[in-house]
Amino acid sequence: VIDRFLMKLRARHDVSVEEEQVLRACVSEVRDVPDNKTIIHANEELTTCTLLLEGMLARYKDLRDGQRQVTELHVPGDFADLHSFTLKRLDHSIGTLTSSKIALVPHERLRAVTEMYPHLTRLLWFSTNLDASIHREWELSLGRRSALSRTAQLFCELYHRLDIVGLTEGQSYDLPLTQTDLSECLGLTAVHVNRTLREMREAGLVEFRGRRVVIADLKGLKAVAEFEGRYLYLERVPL
Amino acid sequence: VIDRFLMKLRARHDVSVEEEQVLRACVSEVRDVPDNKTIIHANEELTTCTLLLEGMLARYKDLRDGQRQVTELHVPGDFADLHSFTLKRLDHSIGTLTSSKIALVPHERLRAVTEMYPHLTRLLWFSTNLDASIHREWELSLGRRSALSRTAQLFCELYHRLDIVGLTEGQSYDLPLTQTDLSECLGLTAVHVNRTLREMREAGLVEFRGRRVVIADLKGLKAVAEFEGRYLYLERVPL
DNA sequence: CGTGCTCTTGACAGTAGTCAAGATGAGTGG
DNA sequence: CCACTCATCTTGACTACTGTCAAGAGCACG
Repeated sequence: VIDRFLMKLRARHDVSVEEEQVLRACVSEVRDVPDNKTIIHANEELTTCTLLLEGMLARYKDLRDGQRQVTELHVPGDFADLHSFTLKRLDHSIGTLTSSKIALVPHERLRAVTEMYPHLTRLLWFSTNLDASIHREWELSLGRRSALSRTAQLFCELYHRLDIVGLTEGQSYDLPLTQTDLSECLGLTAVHVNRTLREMREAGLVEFRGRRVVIADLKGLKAVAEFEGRYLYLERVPL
Repeated sequence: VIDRFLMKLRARHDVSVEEEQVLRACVSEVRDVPDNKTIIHANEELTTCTLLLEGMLARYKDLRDGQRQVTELHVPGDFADLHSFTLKRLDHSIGTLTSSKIALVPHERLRAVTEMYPHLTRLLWFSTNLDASIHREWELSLGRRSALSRTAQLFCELYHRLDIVGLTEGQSYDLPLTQTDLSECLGLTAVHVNRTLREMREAGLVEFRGRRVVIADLKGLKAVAEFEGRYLYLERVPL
């Protein structure tokens, strides 16, 4: 069931057959979750981690007036809250953007991994550090990039992240988000996202319609975003 | 030499005497670094981690036009680039904001820790996950908070982070940053930071002059920031 | 007592937000 | 099969927060 996760792992690291079996044995349960549902509430005590098998999840934080900031999107193969293993409760919530399929991994099994499999532990540690790298890129976007550049950056990031788990077709991919969802990722209003998408379409860069992203000019898109993919650590990292 | 780091560790976790000795033995060298110097360049291969003993460091990313976004500030006791142990090279640079004293910890010694001390490994893993939590709070600030609220948030965060390593006096602390440095943390221009600081001063919330923060109304400051300190994980977390 | 850096302020500009109304489109029930 | 509904998308007009540019003040340091 966790093939996409293993696919991502193998793309970056050397994973032994034994380690793969250990990881498979970590899953205690597979579950379907509907659309638009909060599956992890901020500050609740957690005893399992969540591996996304199908669908899309968002980590988000809310302000009192209802404003929401998504801090990271999760695609199939992602451990959405592996960091809960050490943090025990999260500073943010996690919700589904579409109906999704998730695998649950009890903390106690991860603890056993850390006791017995140091190399595998380092791989998991790497994975949470990669999430942090994505957070930093988003900080750069939110703090310094224009609406146009920021939106382009997100489309580029998702293109690569979906690509390594085999979820792109040519230069297009399904992205089951509304413009409001996008605005919560980008720190913009939905109205402005709409205007920005129009601008990108008219510039011949990318089209986003019917929950699908079609990149017309990847090179141009990356240039607008000043996209520099190294923060995704797509090359091999020996651990 | 790493007392502030141990102080932070003990505040959150149970650390055995043996573990503390192991950590002390991880330090290979202590070094002084001048003001305003990049000590880690983005994308360079790293073989050591950097523990900040005295001074202040910033993690930052630059855009081509010279705009800079600081993604996290580091105070004494912080492992500034523990994540380089698994990432091997960083997606960002790290520089000194003041002259600083740092301790170097070779990756190979950390690797040995992961092979032999699983509990200690989890503590270090926790520490990188805490950095990620700070990144997320900054994403919220950069994406959704106003200039005023964002600035208040930063002063609150630093107040607590400096407090647990004993670097506050009452409700004030040294903050050796220029307004330009602040603007690079806050995703604002230096001019606007100046106006925002004036507004906070006139509102009787906080004063920042001569590289020192004096909080006049902590409760009010937290209210403006909607500061909710749980993301700093200041309570105990058993691992 | 210059020389720079930082801070401060004012006038003006521009990107993104707000408000509002209409269009589009998928799903539902009569 | 055709309204009907509700969410989403789109656009226009106006607002406002933050950025830009520029000039002068304050201050540490040599």
